[in-house]
Amino acid sequence: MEQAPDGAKLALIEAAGELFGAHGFDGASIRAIAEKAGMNVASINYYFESKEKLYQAVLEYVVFRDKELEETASKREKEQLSSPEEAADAIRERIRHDFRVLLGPDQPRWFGRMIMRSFLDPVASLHAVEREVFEPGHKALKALFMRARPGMTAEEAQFWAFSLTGQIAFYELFREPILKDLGTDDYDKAFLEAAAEHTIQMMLRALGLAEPLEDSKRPAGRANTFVRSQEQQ
Amino acid sequence: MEQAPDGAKLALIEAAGELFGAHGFDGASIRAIAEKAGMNVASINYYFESKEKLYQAVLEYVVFRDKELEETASKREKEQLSSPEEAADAIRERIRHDFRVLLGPDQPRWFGRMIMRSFLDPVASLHAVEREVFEPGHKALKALFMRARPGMTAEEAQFWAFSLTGQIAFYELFREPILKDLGTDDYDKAFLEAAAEHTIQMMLRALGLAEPLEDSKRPAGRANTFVRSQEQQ
DNA sequence: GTCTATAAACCGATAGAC
DNA sequence: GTCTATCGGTTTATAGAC
Repeated sequence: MEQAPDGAKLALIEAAGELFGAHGFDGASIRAIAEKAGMNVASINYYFESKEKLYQAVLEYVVFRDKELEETASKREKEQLSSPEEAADAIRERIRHDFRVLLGPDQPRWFGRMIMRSFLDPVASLHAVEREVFEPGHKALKALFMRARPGMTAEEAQFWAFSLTGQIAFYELFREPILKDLGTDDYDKAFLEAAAEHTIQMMLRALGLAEPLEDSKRPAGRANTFVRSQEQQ
Repeated sequence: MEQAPDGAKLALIEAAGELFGAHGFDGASIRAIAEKAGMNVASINYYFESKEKLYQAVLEYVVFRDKELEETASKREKEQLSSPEEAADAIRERIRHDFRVLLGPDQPRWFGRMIMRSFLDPVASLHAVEREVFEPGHKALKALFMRARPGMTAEEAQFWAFSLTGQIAFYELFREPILKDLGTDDYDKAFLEAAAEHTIQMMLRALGLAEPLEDSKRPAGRANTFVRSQEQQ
C-alpha cells in the first residue's frame, strides 16, 4: 500500500467517506463530495481517475488504518500462549479492542458504516476489506478460541468467531434504531463499555471460562462486574 | 395494513425487491425493475406514485409477512410462562424461528437483504420495519430473557437481546464472504441448522441454562457448580 | 390499463482557459 | 492545480395516443 494521502486527496477521501458511508456509492454524487471537501468537481477526476477509484481509495484508507490495529492486536495475542486463563484474558482484550476499533470515538464515525456497506454491496472493492480486515481478524479469532478451549474443532471455532463478530457488528448496523431507543445522538462511553463488558461476560460464560450467571433466587455471593451500575437500583 | 398485493402490483413489488435488495434504492432503476417484471416503465408510476413509494411498498410487503410470523411466535411464547426450563425451551424455539425467518428457504432471498438495508440506510421508510418488526421482536426477546433469568434487569435483558439478534443478523449481513469461504452459492440446510444449534447452545450456556462446555483438558476440580441443580428444589 | 415519446433534472467525465 | 462550461448519457416522471 502506498503512503498515507494528504492535502487535497485526504480532504476528498474524508468527504467521500462521509457521504459514501451515509448514502452508498450510488447515493453520493461527486458534486456533493467535492462541495463538502471545499473543492471543485473536476478535482475528483484529477486526483483520482474516476468515482469508482475514489470509492476504492476510501475503502483502502479505512483498511489501512484498521489493518495496523489488527496486526498489533494479533501480535499481542500470540504472546499469550499457554493456558486457557491466558486465552480468556486475550479474548477479553480482543473484544475490547474490536469494540473500540469499530465503535469507539478514536476513528471517524463513517469507518464502521463503510465496512458494513462493503459487506452488503458486492462491489469488486469488497475484496480489499475482506482480505485485509475480515479474513485475518477471523483467523485470529478462530485461533484464539481454539487456544481457549483445546479440543475445539476448526468448524466449532468458526461458529464461535461468527457469534462474536455478529454481536459487535450489531451495534454498528443497528446504530440508528438503538440510538433512537436510547434517546441520544451517539453512543456514550458508558454504554459502549457496558456493551463490551456484556459481550465479554457472555462469551466467557458460554465458553465455560467465567463464573456462571448468578442465581437470582439466592443472595448474591460472589462479586459480579457485569453492568454493575445498572444492577444497583 | 391493506390487503396483500396481487397481479401487476405483486409482480412489480417482487421484481423491485430483488433489485432493491441487490443494488439498493439508488442502484436499481425503475426501468430495470419494470423490465424484470415484464412490464412498462410507466406502470410503476401508474400503480405506485413514485419510485420512493414503490420502495416503501416493498418494505411493507416484507414487514407484512414477517409480522405474521412474529405474532404467532410471540403468542406461542406467552403460553410458556413459569419455569426457567420452559423459558429455555422458548428461547430455543425463538432462535430456530428467527433463523428460519431470516435465512431459511421459505422466504425469498431478498427479504433478509432488504431488512439489513433498511437499517443501514436512514430512509424514512425505515420506521416501518423498525416499528413493525424490530421493536416487537426486541420486546418479546427481552421478556423471554427476563423470564429465563428472574431478577435480570431490563437493561441487562436489552444487551442479551442485542447479542442474540446480532448473531443471527450476522449470517445475512456477511452472507457473501461466508458463502465464498464455504465454497457454496447458498446456505444449505445442514449449515443453517448447525449455526442455529451453536447459537442456541451458546446462549443457553451463557445464561446458565445448559450444561457447560465439556472440559477437554482442565481438571474438573473446582468446576462450575451447575446452576440448575440449585434451582430444582 | 398499456404503451411511446419526451420533458426536466441530474449524473460522471472532460476539454480548455487561467 | 484549479476553475468554468459543457458533452453525452441516464435518471424519474409525465403527457398523450391507443
